[in-house]
Amino acid sequence: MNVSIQLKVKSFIRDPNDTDLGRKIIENSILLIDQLGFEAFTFKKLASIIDSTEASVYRYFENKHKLLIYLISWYWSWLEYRLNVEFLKVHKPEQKLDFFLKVITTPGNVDSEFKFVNGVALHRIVVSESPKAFLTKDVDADNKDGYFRSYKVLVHMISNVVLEVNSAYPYPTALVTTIIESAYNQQYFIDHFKTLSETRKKGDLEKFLSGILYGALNVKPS
Amino acid sequence: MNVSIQLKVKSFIRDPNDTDLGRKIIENSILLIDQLGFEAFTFKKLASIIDSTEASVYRYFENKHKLLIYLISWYWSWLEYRLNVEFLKVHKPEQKLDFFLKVITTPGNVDSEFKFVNGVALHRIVVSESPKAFLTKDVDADNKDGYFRSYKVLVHMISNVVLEVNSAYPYPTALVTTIIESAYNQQYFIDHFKTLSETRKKGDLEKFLSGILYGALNVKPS
DNA sequence: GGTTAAATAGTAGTATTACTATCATATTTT
DNA sequence: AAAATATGATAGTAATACTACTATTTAACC
Repeated sequence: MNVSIQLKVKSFIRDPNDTDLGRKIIENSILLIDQLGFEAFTFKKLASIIDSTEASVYRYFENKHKLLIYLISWYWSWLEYRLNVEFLKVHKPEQKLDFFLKVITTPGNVDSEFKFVNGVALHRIVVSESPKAFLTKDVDADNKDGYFRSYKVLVHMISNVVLEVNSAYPYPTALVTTIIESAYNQQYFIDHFKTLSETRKKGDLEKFLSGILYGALNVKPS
Repeated sequence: MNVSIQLKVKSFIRDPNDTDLGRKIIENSILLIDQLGFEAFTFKKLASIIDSTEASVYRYFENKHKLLIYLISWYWSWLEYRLNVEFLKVHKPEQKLDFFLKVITTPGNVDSEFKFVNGVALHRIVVSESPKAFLTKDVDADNKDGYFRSYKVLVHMISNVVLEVNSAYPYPTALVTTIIESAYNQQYFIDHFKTLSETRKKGDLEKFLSGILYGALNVKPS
């Protein structure tokens, strides 16, 4: 398989896909952000790992926030890609939604090694860091520049499936964003606040989210 | 009224409630974080506003993250206080949950001026910054130190009300955290991502969350 | 095949941030 | 009046988040 995820919106200065250094930046920034957390992550530390320099990294990304936006966007596009592949195989909207729930609650798959991207580490970054991509004072400017398009495309895609299940439901995108944000948030709570989530056992989180989704839509789960 | 919110867990070095400078730090840090966002907020900027020095602020809080934890904790304790007052007046659990939904979706109340705390600004901080209080590499150490107790107390209090409505529901705290996080997240989306939430009109967000809550519990809303 | 232009890598420097340490002074407590 | 405490003033440091400039490699053209 040699499909590549091409992001339509450029939060980069120079496309990291095009060069060796660019790919090393992506590959190792995922590992390093996962290790250190976004706050302690710096371009200098990254550069020393990939035997390059701070200035070289800056030629690809204006700052580490733009890099985070790139990584998170890549994740949502990758998710959308996997859903699209699956959606060709199944037809009932309920089956599609179940697969969607499965994908967002699973830390990583066998097929998650996508070229130079460590999907498991990237999933953890989404769990721990993704709200930081939009919880900034630059959010409106970033939004205007289209930096959250991957997420929006994904949300609208699932919203349409939600409407196939219940076309009268008035809040489809609010429901989908709630499900997505809750999925990742609960994964964080399971790891760090034992008393704040009962979805500890395998499959529980999926069941919990399924109950919310079909409960809100007022239909029985498939 | 002269009730004061006393936080049981000290994320401070010296209690800001005790002194004039301490209260000025709280009052103005709320206004300044609201204005600048947490990233651009610094103790130096704060000190210059309150005609003090960086070193003096550092005598109250070890760093700005501990200050954020203090402010957010104060907010949850304030919320818990208001809910407790109301819960004495009503008796049906559904009424309690409805009041809970109302409080978390309302940006500020008439009674929200609580001494030197601007409740409206603090509400905005919770919307925009609260996940940053726990999405750090220090989360486990901070949790061990009890820094998230106010939030946990609130969640467990509401979870118990949820169980009054449906004692067989298996995920009460997961449901309550999902409702809370979604409430604040949707408020952010309404302001910044118009296409990602349909809950634009007054009361819509409450209705949306009510649908999720009672839908998951599989009972009709009151 | 050699000259020139463009792309990329590497070096060095700056302003700001996030602190820490020290000392002086004002205020409060005993 | 002495002692303890709170605040202020000043200075200094290591790290961060960049920017500007120089060196080298690669590509493009005649």
